[in-house]
Amino acid sequence: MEYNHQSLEKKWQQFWAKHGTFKPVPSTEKPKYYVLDMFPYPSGAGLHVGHPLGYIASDIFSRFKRLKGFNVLHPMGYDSFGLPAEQYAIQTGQHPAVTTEVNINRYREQLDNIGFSYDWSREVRTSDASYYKWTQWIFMRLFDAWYNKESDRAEPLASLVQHFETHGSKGIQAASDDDTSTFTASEWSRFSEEEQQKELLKYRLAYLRESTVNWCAALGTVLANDEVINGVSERGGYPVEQKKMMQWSMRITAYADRLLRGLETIDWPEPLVEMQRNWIGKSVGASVKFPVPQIDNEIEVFTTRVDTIFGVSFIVLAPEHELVDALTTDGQRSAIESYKDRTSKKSELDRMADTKTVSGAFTGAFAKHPLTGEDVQIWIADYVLAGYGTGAVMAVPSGDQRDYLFAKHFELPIIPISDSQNIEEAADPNKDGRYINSDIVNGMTYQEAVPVLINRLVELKLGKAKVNFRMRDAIFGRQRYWGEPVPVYFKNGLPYLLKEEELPLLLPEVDKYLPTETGEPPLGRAENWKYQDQYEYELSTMPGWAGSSWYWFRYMDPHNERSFVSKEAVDYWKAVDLYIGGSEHATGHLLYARFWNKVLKDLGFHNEEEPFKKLINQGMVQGRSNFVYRVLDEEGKGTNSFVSYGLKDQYRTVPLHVDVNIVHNDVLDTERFKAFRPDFANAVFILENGKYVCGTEVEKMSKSKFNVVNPDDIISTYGADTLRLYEMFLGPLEQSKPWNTNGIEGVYKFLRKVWRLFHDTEGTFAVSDEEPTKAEYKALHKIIKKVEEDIERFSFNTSVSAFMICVNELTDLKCNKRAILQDLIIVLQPYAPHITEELWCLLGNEAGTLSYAAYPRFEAAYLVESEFAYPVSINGKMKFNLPLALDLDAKAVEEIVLAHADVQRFLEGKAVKKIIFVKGKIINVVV
RNA sequence: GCCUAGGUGGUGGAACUGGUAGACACGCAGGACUUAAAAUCCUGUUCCCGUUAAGGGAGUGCGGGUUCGAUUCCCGCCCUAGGUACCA
Repeated sequence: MEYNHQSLEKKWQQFWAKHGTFKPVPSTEKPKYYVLDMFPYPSGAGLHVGHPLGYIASDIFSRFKRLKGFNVLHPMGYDSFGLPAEQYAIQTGQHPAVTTEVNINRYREQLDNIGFSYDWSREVRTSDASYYKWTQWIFMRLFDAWYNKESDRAEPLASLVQHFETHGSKGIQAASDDDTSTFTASEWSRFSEEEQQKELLKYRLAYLRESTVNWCAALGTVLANDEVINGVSERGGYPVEQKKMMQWSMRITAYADRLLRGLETIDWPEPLVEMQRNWIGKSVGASVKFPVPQIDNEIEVFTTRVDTIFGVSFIVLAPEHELVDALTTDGQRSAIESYKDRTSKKSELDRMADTKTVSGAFTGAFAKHPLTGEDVQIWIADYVLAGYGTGAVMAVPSGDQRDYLFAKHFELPIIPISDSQNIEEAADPNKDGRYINSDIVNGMTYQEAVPVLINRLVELKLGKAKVNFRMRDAIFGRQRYWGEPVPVYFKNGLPYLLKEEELPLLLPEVDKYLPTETGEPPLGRAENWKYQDQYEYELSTMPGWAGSSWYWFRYMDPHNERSFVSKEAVDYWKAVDLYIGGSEHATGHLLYARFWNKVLKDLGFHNEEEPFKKLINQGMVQGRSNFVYRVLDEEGKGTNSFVSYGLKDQYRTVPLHVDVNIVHNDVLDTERFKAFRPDFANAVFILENGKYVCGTEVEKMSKSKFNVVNPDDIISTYGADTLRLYEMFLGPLEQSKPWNTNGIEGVYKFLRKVWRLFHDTEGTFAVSDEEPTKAEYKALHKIIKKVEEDIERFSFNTSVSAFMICVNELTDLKCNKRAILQDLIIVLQPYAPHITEELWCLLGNEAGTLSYAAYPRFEAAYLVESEFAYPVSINGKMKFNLPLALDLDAKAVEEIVLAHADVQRFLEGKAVKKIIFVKGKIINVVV
């Protein structure tokens, strides 16, 4: 029988599904291993060949771990709330739930074709009420929690209330809004219910307050910082403006330091760790106050270089700074107003793009230098950002390039503060020299000066050491329909939680998925949608990242109706051991998920500080477009003629995208091309060597470029096993690369060779029970060792090559020994599960047992290396490969090498000066 | 600008801690089997010199360095991709 992937693969996929082959067993004996893929958003376009790359890798890893005796959890689900389904609903009126359901079914079909070992009984969908019930429940825990800086963890709000009742606001160390009030215990007890709630809201981890948000008018919603790229929306590229709105936020800043520290304990790719570090943006420095007697106030600045404080020659405020109006003198009022006016007209994009032009305006006011008492001018300029630090900086032109340019432009003093500075051409921020012009720190080094200055500022109550973070609290509301409703209602303008037993708060039906006429979110259209028929619900929904910030817990215990995950399940599965997905989630999902994980840990629901122990980013798979070249006539109009790539320079041509599915190894199928578009029916081809060769280009995979390759098509031609092997063979997992179907034949050929090892020339199944030869064992042991090493370091592409070598060797040896072949297919199973399962059964084993068969150990492992060639060089010139046994000691090796005829001849009787050993091997003989 | 990753044949890529660079695969060229095709198999394939061969030389982005020996380590530079950006 020939290798028939079509019937064989369907058969096993159905068998696995029917028998639940990949359900982890409830076991305490086996060690657990949790392998997770980033679950997909089920888009209408279906999967293309790039999507399964990471899934295949994680599947290989899962199957490998099962073979090694682990109890493996390997689930899959859908992140099914999101914008595209809603946009589609706006256009067509079709309910997003319907679109989503259709898309999920399509995804499932495509995933099933690839033969993944998912335990589908654990599937989750974030848009299912049974799932988002718990997303809402977790939101309630966040609403009902505050961050205690003293214990360095989140605590239920009750402990804060208790503190207020007994001590008032005194001694509380909490992460909170900056406008919290101070009160005594008795004052607290006299507060009205409303006043108490208002105060508590300033401490909650999920809170409501007026904040500046990224408003995208085109999408009709606010966006998180990570959803805004270069001033436009990540999705659609629409303009984004700053706007003040009442918004739900998550106090992620409370966790800034723990999120940062945690990065050191996890095994993630360096670029990703770096991205999170930059996003959190910790800078250590000092806050310094500059008194402004004129308005009886002070300007607080943040600096990372307090050592340069004697170089301060002016202060710059952001144009939006709250003190600007009060400071401005009458003489400067018009200059300031016109400058503010100009900056506010500049879009966010312009302001970012234009970093060259120096601009600013003098307020007319002066502040007192905290240490010298001298007057310093106060300016405003748009290079100072309102959103970072205090929105004000102390300008040190000798040490900071922006301040330097500003000083030059407006002819402000530049004071050198170090004996090693060179400030002729530019600012010099070096910390190497000793200070000059610096009063109490003159002659000191950087290390010495900093503590002296901080102490002095503290004495004067004009400053202190401070750590600043770039990260802002995460906006949590979207003015959208297709998301989780926030389980909150409003009484007297204040938010109150629903009762737990009232969950889930179901997404109500609406007539249209657009904002209301009064500009409220779509949920405002829901009729009779009121809490207890009288209180308004929250009308915005949760953002896309809500459902994905805890989903790995749900897989552990997906059908639990009493809790989001049971204690037993989370105690057993703990955290995700291996997480595979794209790096585009670096500052979104992966940060929020870590945040929620920490909150849930603090509140006692589990014990893991980090959710994802090891993370691998699979590279992006780009498209590889093919082009045909249409010949143009004298008037520049397209003709019926198409010229092959190699000859196109002899004609005037225009390149046209051609469907990559009718191109094979860059050679066009001209008959199918004629059917590709009606106007090509009469196409004439100018060929080279009898073929039409297409041009190529690497682009994003998209329908409009006709370069989308559907895995289903590959599978129907070559089979799922070929697809799996080929995706791995394409190159290193973490590297981005264009998809190129050229070369898949090689992998397909390999599988047919595997099949033929088990069959005689007539195609009849035939294996022998004879004892294998040494050479046969050697081939087997080599591949076992290689695959084991490769999988552990995620080098799947080299394993595929090694398999090819192994099978070629066994073919050359005409090996059909059961002892060899059975172990071979166990090793191959993670990569090509269908063909191996079939052969496993042909060998007389029970169906379905291959998944849990023991990974073969090689008791005769020495065979791998028993013949070893020593690369011996003389005077650095590599000359000899001497076959030697491995178990000889260095002295014996030396004797054999020197006695070898070739070596003797090369030495020509000269004396040996030195023999260089590396790890017990002779590497070089110096004469 | 800064941070991170990377640069190897016609192509994808290999070389795991410094030890015969180019494994494996595609493509290409030639051949066997076949009426023919498909399938399968064999041979060659980094570049240059050498008509063939034997043989020689160069070679892992560029220029230096360390070493008996460098794709691998160090210094400087160039280029590509991703991230980030008046962050004080």
